Amino acid sequence: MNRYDFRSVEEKWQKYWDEHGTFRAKDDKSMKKFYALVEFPYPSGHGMHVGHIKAYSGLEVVSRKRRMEGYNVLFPIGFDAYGLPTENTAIKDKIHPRIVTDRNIEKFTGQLKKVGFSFDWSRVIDTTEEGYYKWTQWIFLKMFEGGLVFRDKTAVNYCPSCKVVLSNEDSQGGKCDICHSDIIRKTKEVWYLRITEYADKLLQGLEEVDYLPNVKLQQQNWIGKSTGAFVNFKIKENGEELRIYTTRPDTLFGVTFMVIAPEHPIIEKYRDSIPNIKELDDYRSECAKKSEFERTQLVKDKTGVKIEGITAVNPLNGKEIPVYISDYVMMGYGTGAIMAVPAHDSRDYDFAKKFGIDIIEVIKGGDISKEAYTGDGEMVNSGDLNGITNKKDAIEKVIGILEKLGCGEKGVQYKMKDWAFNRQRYWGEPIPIVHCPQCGMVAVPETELPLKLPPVENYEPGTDGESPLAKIESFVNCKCPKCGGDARRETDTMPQWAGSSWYFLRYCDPHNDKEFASQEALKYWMPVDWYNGGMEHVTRHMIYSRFWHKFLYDLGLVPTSEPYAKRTAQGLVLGSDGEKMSKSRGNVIDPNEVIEEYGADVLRLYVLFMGDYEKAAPWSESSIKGCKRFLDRIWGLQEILTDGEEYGALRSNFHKTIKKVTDDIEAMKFNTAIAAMMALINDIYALGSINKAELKTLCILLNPFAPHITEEMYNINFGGILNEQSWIGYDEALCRDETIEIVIQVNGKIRTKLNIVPDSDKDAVLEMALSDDRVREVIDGKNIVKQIYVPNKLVNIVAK
RNA sequence: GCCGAUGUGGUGGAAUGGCAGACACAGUAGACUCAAAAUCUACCGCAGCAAUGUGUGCGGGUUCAAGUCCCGCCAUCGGCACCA
Repeated sequence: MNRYDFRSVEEKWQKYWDEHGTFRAKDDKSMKKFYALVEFPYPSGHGMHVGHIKAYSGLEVVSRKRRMEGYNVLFPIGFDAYGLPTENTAIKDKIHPRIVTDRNIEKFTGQLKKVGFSFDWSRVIDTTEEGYYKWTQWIFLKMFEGGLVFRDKTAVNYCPSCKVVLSNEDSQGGKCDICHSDIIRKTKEVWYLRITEYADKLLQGLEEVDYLPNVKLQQQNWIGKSTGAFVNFKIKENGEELRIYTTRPDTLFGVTFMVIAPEHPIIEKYRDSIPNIKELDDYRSECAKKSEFERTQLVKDKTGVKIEGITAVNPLNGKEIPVYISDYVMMGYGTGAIMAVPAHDSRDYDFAKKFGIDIIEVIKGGDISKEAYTGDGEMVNSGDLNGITNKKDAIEKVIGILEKLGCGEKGVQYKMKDWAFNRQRYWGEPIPIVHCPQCGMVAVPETELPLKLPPVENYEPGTDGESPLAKIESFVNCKCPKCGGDARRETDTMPQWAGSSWYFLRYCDPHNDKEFASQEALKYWMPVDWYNGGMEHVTRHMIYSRFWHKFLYDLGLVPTSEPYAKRTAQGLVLGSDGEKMSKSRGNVIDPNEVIEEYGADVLRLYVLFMGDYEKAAPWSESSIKGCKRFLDRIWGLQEILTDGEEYGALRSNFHKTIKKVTDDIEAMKFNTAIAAMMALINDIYALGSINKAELKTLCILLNPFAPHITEEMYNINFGGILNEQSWIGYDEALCRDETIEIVIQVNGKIRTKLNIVPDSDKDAVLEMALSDDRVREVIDGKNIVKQIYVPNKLVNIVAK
């Protein structure tokens, strides 16, 4: 037998699959469907990363198995190609981003095909193609019509390096998601999508989907629902109402001061009646200068200024309380004002200590001379609430009182903010809106979509957060679609996440030029049955796309309320030093080089064998050799091949392995599935032969993991194409051996082992155990207190 | 600070409360070879010649039996972070 030449074999089958469209989803809508989705890559200039290989290999295995199980499988791939890195390359190398994108997509396509992934290449999508972004713009306009798009001038997250405004999701931790620079606050009028309107639906929807617990949790935390109450405090001097949000209305009697955010509008409104307005202004401008980093990292030291000439009145007891401004209260959450209860909130406590404000205990149980007490306890100093010991009861009662007084009510708040939906850059979908001096913001008519990106000389962003499109007069100047008068086009483009917010819908019907996808196709394919991707997308892409999908669902344009029925996530591939792969650390593994040296099958096998799929695992140059040896041994089986249509001596072994591999693939326990096949191979070699029936089974079992070598072996020994075969079944009854070894323990310690027939009678086994020399020796002179028999597992004799 | 996850040989990692270390890497010895690579065979947690003892981050507990369950710590990683 020749040595296995992976180069020619892999090339041969990749060509075959490509030419025959082997993995195209079928048109047959009578078949049961399976829609497997992996996160489409951003085609960067660096080419693919081993992380991509691991990310796609999981559902690749599942998809290949599903096809053999008779499903009509949709396993698509595409390119999320709008984005800053491409644009930056274009600027640096003075090439049009279109050319850069096409070049990168070509590179990625070549690499993906070299791995032998069973994607449906007839459905490739590219978010930057006119036929695609036409519908991205179309959905945006539907949102515009639906009142979910608005412009607002507020403090935004701005990346000074990328020169773009970022959403909250894109500036997590105060860092730019693209270049990791510190972001700054900047007041600017930008576009928003009203995702908060869907906050509750996004939260509710999590109850009906099968996501990894951690994925659900992160989304819940990100949405950040809290329940509490709004309370209106009268301002003594002018009768104005200062409205606050609190989750602890039960502590209302403990309020000793109030705090408003530096940006709170009440200051502007009454600045003339505030004697220390200069001091306030100084503090406010100081806060405005602070970066996000300073504002969040220097949390320990509370700063603030008391507002003179403004006194609030507690609606429950009429007590007069001072009002401060401080940057520990944010304008963007709740009402931008809080009631401060230092006895029962640690931040208020710190502030009160620093400014010498009273601390009044209203809940017993802590020592408020030392720290704030946030636990439960009996209410004191609280008028009608005194004596209540249950927080829930106290909250209910207070809200009742507030409602009766007409100065407060129940309330709900979300941490999630509206989605800042814009980039001041070239390489993105133009926002299809026209600003008309007469009509205001007007949608570009549907017939004019796609609103194409105009050719430009220079992609450099403007210095003051202006899009390069703003410099192109021919693009900017237009007629208002409504009144026909002179108008100006919007010049911001959409953020990176727009195109990926609905791509899973386009895959269902990628060449449709009448609709974003036909209802027929959507009804058949949606929802995505299984979506796998990275944890880093859980609070960005996942939330955004669920939002778009739910919006389309409300319009009756998609058949399911949730896009993804199931979501899993792969762990990172770390460098061999155990650190995250990065160019600066020099620990990056190039998948191309691995394929060159070992072949695609080895690479696929190794990324799945290296550890628990969901956990991070370090790359090991030497461990990968184990996978190489395994495949060489698989190939070598052909040398010890005998005839035979039935399983031989290893029958139960085969049944067990089929069961193990079948179950483990579903549970994404690919590492143990591979280990089981390795163990079986070891047994076969120990036995010295394999017959045809057994080899056929092995080819099928291993095919999803190592498709090239198995396709070749199948073709040589049996003829035909493996992909057209059925997944192999097993017989539960035959998974058992004829005799099994059980453990005999005395007082929990193993003393001997016995071979018994499965499901032997308890008494018979106990008798065997007790008559064993070794056992008798240990229990000699002791009383048997207890005898435990776990069928087919062990006997434990307790003797004293 | 809050939330979550993880902690097992020299290494990556296996173990529905029931033989800890499957499978693999590395290592040791041997076979083949002029030699090397490749391949094959055997060994391979620690202590001990052995019988045996001991061992899953640390300290308790439940149980006939704990890596697994409970309580309290420690460490590492991830997410959120002045969210009222």
